[in-house]
Amino acid sequence: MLDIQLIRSHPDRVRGAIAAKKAKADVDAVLAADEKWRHATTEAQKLQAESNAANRDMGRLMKENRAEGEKLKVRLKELSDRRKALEDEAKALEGERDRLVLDLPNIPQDDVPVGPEETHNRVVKEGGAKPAFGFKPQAHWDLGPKLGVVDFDRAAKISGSGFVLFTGLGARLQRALVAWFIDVHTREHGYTEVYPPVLVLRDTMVGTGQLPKFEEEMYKLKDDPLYLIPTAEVPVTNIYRDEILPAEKLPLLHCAFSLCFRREAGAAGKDTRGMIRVHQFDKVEMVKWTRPEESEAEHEKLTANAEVLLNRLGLPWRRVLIATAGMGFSNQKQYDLEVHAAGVDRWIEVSSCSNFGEFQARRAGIRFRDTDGKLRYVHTLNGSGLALPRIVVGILENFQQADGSVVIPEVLRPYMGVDRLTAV
RNA sequence: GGAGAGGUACCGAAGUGGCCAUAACGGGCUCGAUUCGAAAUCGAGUAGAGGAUGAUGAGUCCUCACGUGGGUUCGAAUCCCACCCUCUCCGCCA
Repeated sequence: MLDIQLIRSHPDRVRGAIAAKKAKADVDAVLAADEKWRHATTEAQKLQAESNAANRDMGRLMKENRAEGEKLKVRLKELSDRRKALEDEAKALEGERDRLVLDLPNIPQDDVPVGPEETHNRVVKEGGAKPAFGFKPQAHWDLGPKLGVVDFDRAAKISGSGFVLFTGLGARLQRALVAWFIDVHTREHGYTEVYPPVLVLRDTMVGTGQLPKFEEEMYKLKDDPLYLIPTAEVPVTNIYRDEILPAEKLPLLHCAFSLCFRREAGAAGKDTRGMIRVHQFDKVEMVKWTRPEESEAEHEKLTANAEVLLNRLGLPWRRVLIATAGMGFSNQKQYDLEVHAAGVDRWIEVSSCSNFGEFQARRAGIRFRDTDGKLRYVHTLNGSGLALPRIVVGILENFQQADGSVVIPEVLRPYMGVDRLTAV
């Protein structure tokens, strides 16, 4: 959520952000609603002050001069009715303004390229090397079933399209990746592990910016006011909702494994084959709370924390600085990490590392007390480290051999107990 | 799910219709005094959110804030209703 003070004083910056992000939102409607709200509020407060002053004498008056008291009471009743009417009006106007403000996207940082996604995204870093094959590499949807590690047909039988059933060593590979990711983040990168609920209240979704904008993307329960999370970012960032964090604890770092659920309503028909786009997947997420002046540096570190994993797995990857139009609603800067998958011969997104500035903290009410004694909003950041099953796609497709087997990356072997997946 | 108790500041806690909310009282924390230093003691500080005015500064004024949301009343922490959370007991359950 943007600061209403900022919207009032720099509406052009907000207009610029809306245009750059190709968002649908109306600054002028916000300003108009705000103006009306302030007027009504001021009037209501004047009446309240008048009424408070009069009521202070009322008790005494009722004892000393009952008749005078009754007369005043009649007058105050009328005052009170007027005040209540004005308060109701102010409240309605405030609600309207806040609804409109919630639809305003975050303002991109100055170093973010402006423009539509395809042409203006910038590859800023690359790592690993694409493997050389003496044969035509297979796509994971052919390779996986042959190796007995995934079963797409039975997954569809159980849950419909867009789900994966991992079997045997495939299931173990998922578990191995999650365990290894978390071990690296907790042992080497300073993150404290948490394991959050995957069903959350509406307020929690609003806190991180998934709602009210993206209702269509979320799974919602029918009989309870709960949503299935699209990412651990949602419950984890909200751990400290409406709290004041001790300044000396910043930056605060958590990582979490969770299931993620996405309806993919806007992407129907896209990536229908295989397990690149599925309704339920596993992900390890890194989340940070920082002082405002530290968030840019922490964003770089967080992104590097994810890249370490890709390097050690030996996958070919690149870091993409996402241009304004491709950015998330709540982001002020976003890097995506992509892995090249040899079988399908394309770059697939396996991580998105974002700096939200104070946008989420303001919505969620997460603050800290600065050295001058003032309360300030923290900056929040998060990034996948990393997302499954796309990493499994990368492993299967890039490490496949001429005989149809797949070599397990060195770092995962202690978790897997085998060094190779072979056809069944 | 049923019965009961409770939710006031960093913590404990008083207040049961107006003189009680920058919130009694006790504790914690910060700073200062005292001390060679510390303990003890003494003193000061320890709440936010919003509006008006000012320059988005300082200052001043006002409003809101007693779990949340409504209601009654001239006036609500206090009375009424609904909901949320915590604790105890019972039931159920992995």
